[in-house]
Amino acid sequence: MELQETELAERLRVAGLRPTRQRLSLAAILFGAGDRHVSAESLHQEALAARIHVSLATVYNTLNQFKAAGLLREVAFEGDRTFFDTNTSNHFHYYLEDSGQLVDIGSEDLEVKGLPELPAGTEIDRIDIIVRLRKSRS
Amino acid sequence: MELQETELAERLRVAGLRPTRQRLSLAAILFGAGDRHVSAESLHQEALAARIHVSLATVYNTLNQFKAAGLLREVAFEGDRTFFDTNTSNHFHYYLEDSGQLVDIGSEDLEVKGLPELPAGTEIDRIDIIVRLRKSRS
DNA sequence: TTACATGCAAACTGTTTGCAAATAT
DNA sequence: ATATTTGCAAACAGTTTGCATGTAA
Repeated sequence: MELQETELAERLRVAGLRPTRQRLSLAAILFGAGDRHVSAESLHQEALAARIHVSLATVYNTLNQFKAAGLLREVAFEGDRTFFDTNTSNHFHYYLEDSGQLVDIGSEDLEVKGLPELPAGTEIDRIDIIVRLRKSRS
Repeated sequence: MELQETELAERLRVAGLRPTRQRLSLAAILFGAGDRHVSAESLHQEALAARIHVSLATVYNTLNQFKAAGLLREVAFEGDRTFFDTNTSNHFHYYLEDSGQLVDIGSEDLEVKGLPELPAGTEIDRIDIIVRLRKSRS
């Protein structure tokens, strides 16, 4: 599923974002190969490694713009850095405590049972689930 | 369920923490009245309002020590501030998007169904669930 | 040619830390 | 008396922002 540059550019335009060189490059990294979980720092590193010149500030701005445009999702997570997920559909995560990695749970039919009645006048926006895994003690 | 100062002091001692004036005061606020969700800042404000002199740094240190001692639990949450929960048992949260409030889900029998096999060599440390609620559009 | 995007450095926010003074044991 | 805790200010990490320069339309 290689993405054409024109296709990426179109996606950005639809989102109201000019397809600039840096936005296209970041979009290519993010959307070019399956679901990704990135922090601003990790994406910046990845861009540098690919010899793409982008400033960290632009990475931050871009991630926030992509998020606002619905191209990315921020992952609820305690910790110092913010993670963004290219999978914007409703799904859940493993958090590997040893490595600090965030991984999609590969199951469509995960569900929450036994939710009591919601407070009056409210509805569910979405449900975030993080299953925290540690090395099993043997 | 008023807590005696001696009882609080005992709890701290058991946790290996000297029952100092500021730790006792903060413990009284935290454990004196049901389950609480606080940030360092909010707890500091509350202490000041009660004319208790504690520095913000001490509030941070105290919250981390209480957490390390198992008296508090940190809540996984995307956002700038860290929240601590006086309810250390396994339970889940509503997040009220309008008010920014975090509320315990009042159900013991909430459960997650359909979790696939875990990655090899890992086990569940715990599961965090945040049900994000918004005002229902009428 | 005009509005928008970028890069840099400076600002900001939440949190942690070093150290001298204060306190608990 | 001794080890621990506190408060303050300085340090820190992640993130945002102001502004001059560069770029897309």
